[in-house]
Amino acid sequence: MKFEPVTIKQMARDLNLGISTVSRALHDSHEISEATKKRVVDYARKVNYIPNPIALSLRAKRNRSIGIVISQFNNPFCSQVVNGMESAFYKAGYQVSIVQTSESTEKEMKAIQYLSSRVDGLLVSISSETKSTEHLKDLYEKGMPIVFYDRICRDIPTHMTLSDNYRGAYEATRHLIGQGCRKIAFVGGAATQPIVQERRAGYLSALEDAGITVEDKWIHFLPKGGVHYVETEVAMERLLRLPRDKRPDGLLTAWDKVTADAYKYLRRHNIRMPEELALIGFSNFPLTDYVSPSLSVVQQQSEKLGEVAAGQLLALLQSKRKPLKYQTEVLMPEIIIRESSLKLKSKTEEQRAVSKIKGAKKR
Amino acid sequence: MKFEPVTIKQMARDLNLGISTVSRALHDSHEISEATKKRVVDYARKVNYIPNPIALSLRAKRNRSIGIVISQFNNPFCSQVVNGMESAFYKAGYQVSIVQTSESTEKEMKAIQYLSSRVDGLLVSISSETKSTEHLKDLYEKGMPIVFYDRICRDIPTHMTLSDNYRGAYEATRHLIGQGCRKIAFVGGAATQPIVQERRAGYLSALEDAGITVEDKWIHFLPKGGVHYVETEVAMERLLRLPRDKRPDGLLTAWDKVTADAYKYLRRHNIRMPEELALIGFSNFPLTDYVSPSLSVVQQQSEKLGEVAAGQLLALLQSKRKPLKYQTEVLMPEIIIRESSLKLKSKTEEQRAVSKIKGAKKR
DNA sequence: TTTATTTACGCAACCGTTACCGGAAAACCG
DNA sequence: CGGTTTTCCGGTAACGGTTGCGTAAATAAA
Repeated sequence: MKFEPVTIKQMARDLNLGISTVSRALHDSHEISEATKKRVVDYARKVNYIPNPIALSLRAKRNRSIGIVISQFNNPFCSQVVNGMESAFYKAGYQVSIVQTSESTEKEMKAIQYLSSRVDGLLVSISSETKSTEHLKDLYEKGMPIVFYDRICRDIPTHMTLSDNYRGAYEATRHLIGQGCRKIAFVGGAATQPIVQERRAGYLSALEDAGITVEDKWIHFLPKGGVHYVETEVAMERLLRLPRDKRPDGLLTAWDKVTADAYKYLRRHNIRMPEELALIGFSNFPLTDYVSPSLSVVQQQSEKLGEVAAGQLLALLQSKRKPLKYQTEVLMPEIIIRESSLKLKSKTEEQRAVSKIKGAKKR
Repeated sequence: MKFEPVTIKQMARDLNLGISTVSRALHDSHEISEATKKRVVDYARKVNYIPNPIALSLRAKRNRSIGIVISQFNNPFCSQVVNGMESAFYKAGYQVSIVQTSESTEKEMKAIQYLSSRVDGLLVSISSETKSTEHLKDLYEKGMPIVFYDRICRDIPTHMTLSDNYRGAYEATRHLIGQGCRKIAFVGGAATQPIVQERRAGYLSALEDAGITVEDKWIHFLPKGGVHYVETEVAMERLLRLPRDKRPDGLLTAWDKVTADAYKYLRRHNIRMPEELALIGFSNFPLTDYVSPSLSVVQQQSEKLGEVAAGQLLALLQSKRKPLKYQTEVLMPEIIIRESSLKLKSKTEEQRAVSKIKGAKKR
C-alpha cells in the first residue's frame, strides 16, 4: 500500500496554471490576482491539499521539529519530563520526535544519527551505559543545537537543565540521620553517571557533616543502572547479609527504578520499614503515597525540568550563532517524608521536615 | 545556529568526481572501479558522511518510519503499549515518531495531519473526545496504511488489535458477585468510546446472568474520560450519597486513570476496601500490588498489544494493495485479584479466581 | 588494423516546493 | 497614440539524492 497525496504540480495541471502561480496563490502573494487566488485556494481545500513537509524541509533545510533522546518511555520520570517538553514545543509550533535508548549506547548512537538529519535541534539525556561522547561532540561542532537535560554531559559546552542532585541526596540523608539512623546505605544507578556521583557526594557530605564514618560496604552501584530487578536484588542482599553491627538501618536509593525495586524487595522479604530499615529514595513514580508503608521520596520537578530544557533549546534555535555563555538551570527536588522513613513520630520532626521542603522549593 | 552536514555534492567536488559516480561508489555498484570506490568510501568515512534522509524520502516516497498516535505519554498503559511497538519496529528497521493527543480531537487531527506526510504508516488509538472520524477516513481512502489499537474505529475497515474488554469486565463483575456484592456500580470513561461501551456490556451481562437488576444510578460515565481527578470525584460522591439500600457495595472502574483516582478517593475519605466497597478496576499502573489495600485489577497485555498491532502494520506496509480481509486481534486481559475486592478469605474462592485467570490466558 | 564490446564515468531528469527573473498584457501618463 | 509602469503569471534553478542513458577510452574480437 502506498499513500499518494495531492501535489502542487497536480493542482497546477488541473487548474491550467503554472506551478509557481499556484504556490504563490497559496501563500497569498500580492503578485497574484484575487480571482486566481480564490480559484486556487478553493480547489486546494476541495482536494484537501497538504504541502509535503519533506519537500519543504529539503528546501528550507529546517523542519520546525526537534528530537528528544530519552532513556525509557516506560519510566514515570521520563514520561513526565517529555510531557513538559512536548507542551512547550507544541506552544512554539514545533513537532517532536522521541526516540528511546533503553540505556544502550548502541541504540543511543543510532537514535542520534537518525535524528541528526531530521530535526533542527536535540534534547539529550545520556544513556547510563555511555562512556564516550565523541558522536555528540562531532555533531555539536558541526552546528547542531543540543541541550542536555537530567543526565548531562560536561564535555560539551551548551545549555543544560538538571536537578540539584547533590542537595536532594544531602537533605534526604540528613533526614535519615535526624530519624536516628547511623548506618546509612546508598544504592545508586550506574557508577559512571555524573548524576549518581553527585547524589553520592551529597550523601557523603551529609554523613561527614554529622560526623558519621562511612563503610565502603554500604555503598553499591549497579553496572547496568538498575534496569532489571535482579541488580537491585543483589545489592540489597549484600547489604542485609552484613554482620549485625555493620548492617544498615537506613537506605538512600538514588535512582527511580532502584527505589521501586528496593521497596519491592523489602516488602517481599517482610523487612519492616522504617523499623528495620528506613527507606527514602529518588522517585517520581505515582501512587508512592498509597503504598504501605507509604514511601518517602526525593521527587524531581520533572515537568518543569522538561519545560525549562525546551526553553533553552528554543533559545538556541533562534540565535544566529553559538552563544558565548551557556546557562545551567538547576531545579530543587522536593523531599517528601512519609512512613517508610519516619521513625520519630513527633510533630516537631515532621514540622522540621515540612519547613525544609518549603525552603527548598523557593530556591 | 544551523547544522550543515556533508553532502554528496561536496564530496564529488572534493574528489574531482561526478555526483553520480560518488553515489554509485557508495552503493557498491559494479559500474565503478575498485580504486574509485575505495577512494570515495574512505573519504566518506573520513568526513563522516550521512545520507540526507529527507532527500531520500522525497525521492523514494517512503521513509521506513511510522507514526504512533497516543493519548498520553504519561500513562503506564500507553507507555507499555508504545514500548511493545517500538521494539517490534526497531527489529524491522523502522523508526518511530510518537505524537500525543492528550484526549483532544483538535490535537489528534493536527497530529495525524503532521504525521500523514512524514511516515509510511500509522498506528492510531482514537482520542476519547473524538466523535467524527472523517479525517482518518479520507486519509485511509487515499491509501495510507492505518492500524487501530486499543481504541478502535469501527467505521474504517482495517486491521485492529484490542483487548477483550467485554470479557474483562464480565469476569471482574462475576468476581465481585462471587464475593457477595449485590449492588455493583460501574464508573467508566467517556460514554462515547466503544471500549467503555463494551466494558459496560460485559458488566451488564454478568449482572443479568446472576439475576441482579441494575440501577441506573450505579452507572456513571465521565464526559472528559476522566483525565482530571475531579471527574471521578464527582461520580464517587454521587454513588456514595445514595440512600443506604441503593448504595453500592462493589465497584468496577473501567479506565486506568479512573481506577487510580477512585482508589485515591476511597483512601482519602477513609472508606474501607473491600468491607464498605469492594473495588476492582482496569489498570496497568505499576505498584498496584504494594498499595494498601492492594488493588484488584483487570490488567491488559499492554506490551503484547503493541507488538501485535505493530506486526499488523508491518504486514500492511509490505502488501501491494489493500487486503480483502482484515484481522481483528483480541487479547485477553488478566484478572488479578487482591485485597481491595477480596471479601471472602476462603481458599476455595481464591482458587476459583486463580483458575479463572488461567483459563482466560489460554484463549 | 578495424570493428565490436566492455569498462568507468558524467549528464540530466526527477521527487515537491519556493524564489528569482523575465515577459506579455493591461493600465496609466503626458 | 507612444512610452512607461503595473499587474499577473510562467519558466527555471535549487535543495540532496538516485538512476537511466549517453559516451569516451580501453579492451577484445575479427
